[in-house]
Amino acid sequence: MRIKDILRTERLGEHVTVKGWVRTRRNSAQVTFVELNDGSCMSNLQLVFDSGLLEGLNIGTGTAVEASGLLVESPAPKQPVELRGETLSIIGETASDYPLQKKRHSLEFLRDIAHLRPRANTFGAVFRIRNILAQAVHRFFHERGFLYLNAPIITTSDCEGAGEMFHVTNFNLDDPPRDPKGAVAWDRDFFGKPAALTVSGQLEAEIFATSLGNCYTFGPTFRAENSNTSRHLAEFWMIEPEIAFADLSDDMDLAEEFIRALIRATLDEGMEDLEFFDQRIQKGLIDMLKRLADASFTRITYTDAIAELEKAGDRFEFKPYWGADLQSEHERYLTEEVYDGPVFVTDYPKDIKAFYMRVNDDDKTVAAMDCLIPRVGEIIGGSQREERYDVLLKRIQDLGLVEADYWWYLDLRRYGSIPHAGFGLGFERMVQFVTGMANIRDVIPFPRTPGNAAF
RNA sequence: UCCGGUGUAGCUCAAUCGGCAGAGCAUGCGGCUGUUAACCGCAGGGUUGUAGGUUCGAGUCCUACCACCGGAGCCA
Repeated sequence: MRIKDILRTERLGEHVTVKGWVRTRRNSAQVTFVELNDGSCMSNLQLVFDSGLLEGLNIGTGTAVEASGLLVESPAPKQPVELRGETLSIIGETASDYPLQKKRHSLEFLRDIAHLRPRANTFGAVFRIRNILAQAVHRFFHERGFLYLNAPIITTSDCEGAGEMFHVTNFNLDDPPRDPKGAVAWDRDFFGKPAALTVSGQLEAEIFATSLGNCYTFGPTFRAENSNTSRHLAEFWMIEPEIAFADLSDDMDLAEEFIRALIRATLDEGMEDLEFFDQRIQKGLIDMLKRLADASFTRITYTDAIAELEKAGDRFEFKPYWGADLQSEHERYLTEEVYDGPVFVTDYPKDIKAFYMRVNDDDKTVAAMDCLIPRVGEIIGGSQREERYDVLLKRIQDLGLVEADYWWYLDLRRYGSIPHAGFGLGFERMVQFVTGMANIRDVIPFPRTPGNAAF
């Protein structure tokens, strides 16, 4: 049986067999205590043996064992039940240089041993919560009739424009084919043109939203930026819903409901792990999540946000003014101090936003929205898409983009164009938010960052 | 990429003004009547991130580089 099921059902008086890894061992001449963990939950199962029974067995921290015995009420207060052990056999011994101790390790050290860190309490909890969230994402959209779309990972469209891209080629880079002038002959590469890893599935999602209706993507995303922060990865997972016959307000309604659903799933299914995070990682975490599970999020226009920031202008390193993008310090002030919770900032100046965002009637702003949350910052970026052919074409031209590259994107506006909207939610940032983990590298199994792709 | 900080035993950290490199945990051995990061005793364990430099003498001061952390930019 798995330890989670044993503890949940409290089968006192039953004989059970468990398999797992030894977390710690304490022994006296008479009695030996072995704490066993099998990853099914945070709690260990305490095994109690007559010391004579374990004579000669090397069962240090990390050893894989199988044990059986009688489940009894524990006389000590720290655990409700324990296993009065009758047999114990070693499945896999552990060398004496096993790096994980029962003491607390630094997250930086554990990151260097990513093949072992899921065996540490913190990371077991992180990845169980991450799993709950991933399942909840699909459940949320499935219950609402959204179509799950697998957007391509390799792309040849250079109109994504969301950042530096990783190139994909099967050329021998020491000696690539060249044309008569000596330039690399990309037309002879695998896809007949330069290709790269996707930076967003949004444009493909728009194709499906304007044919099959509401849909979403949930897949890996790649950015080759030289970003070195606690909230950026070169490979991360993003959820991008795209909704048909919808405007920006519908988009925010969806985003808000989505985040609340994810928080509720975590509270419903991950409470034992949340208690660990609340106690060890971020005090007050559970209260905050409970508060947000039912709260509606603040919505404020960019213009009003600037006015709010100007009132506190002296405290900022960078003075806020209309037309400038919000600095991190501005975003943190809004979400952490003014509203103390998630905030949607909407209707940004069009000059600082992407070409595909719908131009508002004032012709100065676009129907964009960013959702800011405490500690993490921007967790969602979204917009209503420009569905008017003429307006979109003018935006492409004004920004100096190559019209021909966008032929199929423009086609969607020529054939039965509809208002539609969507957003991207950074999955790891969501995991950070509900666990309180400070560094994004600690909420993805194997982080990829500049200079690091180990394991 | 920019600014700031840190780098000492397997891990977490001390080391005063430039003057004998230490502790706890982990590991090994022994002890201990039910432990809870168990406890008690003993033992082994070091190219002080790397390469130079100053000095009678450098973990400590100087230069360069590397790694990590925090903040910024880019964004999700």
